Amino acid sequence: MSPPPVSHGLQALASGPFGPLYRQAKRELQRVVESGRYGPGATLPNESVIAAALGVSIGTVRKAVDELVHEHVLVRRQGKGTYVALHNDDRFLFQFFHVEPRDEFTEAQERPVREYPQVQCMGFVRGRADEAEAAALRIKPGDPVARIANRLSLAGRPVVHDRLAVAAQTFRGLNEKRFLERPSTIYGLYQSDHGITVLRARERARAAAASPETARILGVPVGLPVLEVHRIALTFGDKPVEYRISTINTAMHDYVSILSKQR
Amino acid sequence: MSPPPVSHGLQALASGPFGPLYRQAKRELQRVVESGRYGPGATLPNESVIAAALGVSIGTVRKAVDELVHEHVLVRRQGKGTYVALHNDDRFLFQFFHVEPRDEFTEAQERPVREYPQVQCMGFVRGRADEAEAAALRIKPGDPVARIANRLSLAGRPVVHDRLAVAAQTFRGLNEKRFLERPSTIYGLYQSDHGITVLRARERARAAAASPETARILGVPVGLPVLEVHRIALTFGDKPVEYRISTINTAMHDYVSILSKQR
DNA sequence: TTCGATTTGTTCGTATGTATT
DNA sequence: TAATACATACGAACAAATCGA
Repeated sequence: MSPPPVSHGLQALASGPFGPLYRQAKRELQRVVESGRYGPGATLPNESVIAAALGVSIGTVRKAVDELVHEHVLVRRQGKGTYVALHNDDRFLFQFFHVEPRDEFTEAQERPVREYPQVQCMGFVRGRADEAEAAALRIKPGDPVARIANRLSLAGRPVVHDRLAVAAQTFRGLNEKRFLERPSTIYGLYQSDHGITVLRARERARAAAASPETARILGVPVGLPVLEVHRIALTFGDKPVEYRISTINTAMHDYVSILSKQR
Repeated sequence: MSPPPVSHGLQALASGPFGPLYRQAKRELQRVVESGRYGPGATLPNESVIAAALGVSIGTVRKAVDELVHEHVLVRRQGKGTYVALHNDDRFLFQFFHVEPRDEFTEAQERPVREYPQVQCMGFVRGRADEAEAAALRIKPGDPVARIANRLSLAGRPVVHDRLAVAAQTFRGLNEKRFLERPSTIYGLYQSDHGITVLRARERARAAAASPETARILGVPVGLPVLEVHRIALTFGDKPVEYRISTINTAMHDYVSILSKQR
């Protein structure tokens, strides 16, 4: 009898001093996911199959999968299976959108009032990376980039002016039409059309005076204090994939964050 | 033979439909920690003892402890034991302090440049809670509070103007002398002197124009765009224990946050 | 509707490795 | 070196969710 073909793409773990088995298993799982062998939403082999393929016990596989679930790379559903996480469902809609309306009593509230913004594209152009974009995206100055400007509205009022830049090489085939016709969020588009999963982001916020352009787009006076958030979105291996500057009119809204802990 | 005295304070888990055993175990551990039976830094009984006391297997205890470790309630050290987390060591210094210097290239940097601020007390007064403080701290308007103002400096330059309010009833014995002579951070003082562990915080940031008072304290022009962060610090059970408004001069510094995931 | 097959979730027990004192 | 405590790994059994026959 010949061994069954390896349809799962998993490789048995090598022996040696590479740390705990469950971390090796985690790396191997991450490797096959990053390889695209299992795209977003795909079902992984069940745990026994993975365990057999890697040559470890099922408990070791579970521990590896546990960590990847916490990192939002995988999703488990009891009775169904383990999936590569899709980042276009409700659970992730607000992972990177933190603007909420403010009123007298919102501060003391436990639960945020979540409303997803209406996004209006204000420009889609191609260009060459400037110094800041190159540093943020870890590409060379002058490399081709796509720049997209958006206006985000909550309850019909413009609140955020977004300007983002991505490396054209990473987002081959991205064009204004596809961008405008995306069925879900921008990060959902990155995943479904370009196989790029945004896992986390670094953000730096500061106060600024509204520029003439931002003032026009948000309908506020030039010089009004606004919140400027610089974001670098990261995928596997903390590779930067998007550089975004969001200018927020905080007259009636806040930038909300929760520090530490979770679950 | 009579059973040994319960010196650990743990109670056996009741049977019934109270969810998974490891969550019951987690709640029981959390209960004894909150009760003060084990203060900050105290060593918990070893895992076998806990398992026997709760009437579950050691693996179940480990799973419960795992979650409490992730939530920064407990700390494990291989070969030594399991401890109630101390929130005054380096690891927690920056859990709630997110202001960093900015330069041309900081955005693309992986690692933050962490400098702990020099804190200068600008006022310590007692008073009665106003509406906002009462709502934030979940006390009644008019209840006694302590209000403390601080100026935080980085590299010798004033950067943050902090105003915080706490319920006097929760922080009995807090006075200006003890506050000024605290050996570590403010949250370290809350823990060591008042048994209150700040586990997490909700923050809302917005842009504002510098008030005359803030302008004076930070040495900036009145009306300069500054970042205003409203924080409610929470302890066990998401109970609010401190309400703080931080006004940040973001001319040379940013408010930094990392979204989603890690470990 | 019921049943059975599949898959993950929980719990137990045991053995061994590694760090600390 | 020995004792202690947490860390890792394995395997087994049953529970709970899901889905289709």
